[in-house]
Amino acid sequence: MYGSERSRSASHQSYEMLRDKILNGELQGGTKIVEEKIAAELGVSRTPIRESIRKLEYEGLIVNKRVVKPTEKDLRNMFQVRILLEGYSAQCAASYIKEKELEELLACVEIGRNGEVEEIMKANERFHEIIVQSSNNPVMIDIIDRMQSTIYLFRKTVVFYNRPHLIDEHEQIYEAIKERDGQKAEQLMKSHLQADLEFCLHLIG
Amino acid sequence: MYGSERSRSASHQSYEMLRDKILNGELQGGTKIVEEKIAAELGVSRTPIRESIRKLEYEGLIVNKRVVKPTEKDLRNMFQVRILLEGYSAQCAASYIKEKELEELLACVEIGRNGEVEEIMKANERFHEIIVQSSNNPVMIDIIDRMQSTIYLFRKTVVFYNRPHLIDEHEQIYEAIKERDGQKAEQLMKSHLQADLEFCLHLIG
DNA sequence: TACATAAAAATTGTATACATTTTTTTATTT
DNA sequence: AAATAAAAAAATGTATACAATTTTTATGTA
Repeated sequence: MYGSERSRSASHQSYEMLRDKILNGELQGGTKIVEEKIAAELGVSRTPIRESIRKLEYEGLIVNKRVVKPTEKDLRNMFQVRILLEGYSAQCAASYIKEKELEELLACVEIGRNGEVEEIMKANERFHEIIVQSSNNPVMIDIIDRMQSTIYLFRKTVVFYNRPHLIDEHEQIYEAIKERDGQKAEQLMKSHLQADLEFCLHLIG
Repeated sequence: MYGSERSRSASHQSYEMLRDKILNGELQGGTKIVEEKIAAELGVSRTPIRESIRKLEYEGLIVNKRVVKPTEKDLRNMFQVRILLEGYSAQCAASYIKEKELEELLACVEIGRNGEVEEIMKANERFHEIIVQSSNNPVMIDIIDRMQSTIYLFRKTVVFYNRPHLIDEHEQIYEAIKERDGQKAEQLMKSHLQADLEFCLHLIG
C-alpha cells in the first residue's frame, strides 16, 4: 500500500533527502547548509528548502545552519532521558503488551541470534520500537522518536558492531515482560541502555 | 539590558504574537489559523507568518492549521512524561543544587504563603523551573519546556485557583532537597505533580 | 606578522505573483 | 430533503525578485 504512495511536496522531499544524507554521513557533522545550494541540487526554489531545514532544526539534526556534531555530553544527555522514558515504557509493556507483540519481541531476539547483519540491526531497532509503542503514550513515543535520529547519527560508526550480550539482554527483557514483572523489565531496560551508552562512548572516545 | 533589546525578525514577532494570543485565550482552541489573515493583521507578508506557524506546530500549539484543543488524554500523557522527568530532576537537584538556588526555592515557598496572587503564580512556576534547571540536562529542560505551553493552555481556567496543600508540598520538596535526600525528593515531586494533574482534571471534567 | 577596517560577495529574510490543492458554495438529481 | 457533482472561492505551496544581514576578502596601518 505504502509503496504506491504519491510523491509528496517539494519541502517534504527535500526534508527526506537532507535527513538521509545527514544520517548516512554523506553530509558530515559541521557541514554548512546553504539554502541555494540545496535548492539547485534538487531543482526547486529556496522556499520549500527553508521549510525542510527548519524541520531538521527542530529535530536537532541541523544547528546554526550546520549539520549537527553531537558531543559526548549531548549523547549522555539524550540517553539520560531515553533511559527514563524507555525504562518506564518497559514497565508499561509488562502490564499492557498483547500476545501478538510479545511474539514479535521474541522473533526479534531470534533474528538477533540467527539473522544476517542487516536483519539483526533492523530487529534490534524493532525490539525497542515495540516496547516504546506499548507505552501507548504518543507524547512519550514522539520524544523518543525525535532523539532517535541524533543518537543514530552519533553511533553511526558503531552500528555495525554488535555489542556483546546485547541479544542476551534483549532476551532477559523479553522474559521479564512475558512474566509481567514490570519492575524487573524496567530495571533490565535501564541497565541495557546504560551499557549501550557506555559501549558507544568507549568505542568513540 | 533585555528591555532595550532590538526588535527581532518579523517571523519571530509573529511567533510571539500568535503564541501569546493562544495562551491568553484570545485565540481559542479550534480556531482556524489562516496565513493571510495573520499577515494582514501584522502588516507583513505570508512568508514570515508561515515560519511562525511551523514553529507553533512543532511546539504543539497549532495542529492541522487550528489552535490546539488538548484533551484530557493529552494532558495525562504529558503529565506522565513530566512526572518522570521532573521527578528525576528533583533527585538530581538533591545532589547538585547550590546554596543560592536552595535559597531561591525557599523564597518561592515564602512568597507562596505571603505573596499576592500574581506573585504566587510566578513563584510557583519558578520553583519548578529551578529544580528542572538543576538537572543540568538541556535535552531534559527543553522537553519539559516544550510541554509547558500546552499544559498551561489546558489549565488556563484553573490557574487562578490555588490548590490546597500546593505550597506545603513545595515546602516538603524543598526540605528533602535541602537534606540531600534524592529518593525522597523524587517521590515527593512525583506525588505533587500527580495531585496537580488530578486537581486540574477534576476542575475541568 | 598581526590587527583593524572597508569593500565585496554570499547568504538569509521578506514581499509578491502565480500554481496547485482544499474547502465551500451552488446547482442538479433522485 | 438528502445526496451528489460541478463550479467558485479560499487557502496553501512554490517560484522569483529584491532588501537586509552576515561572512569573506582585500587593503591599509601599527
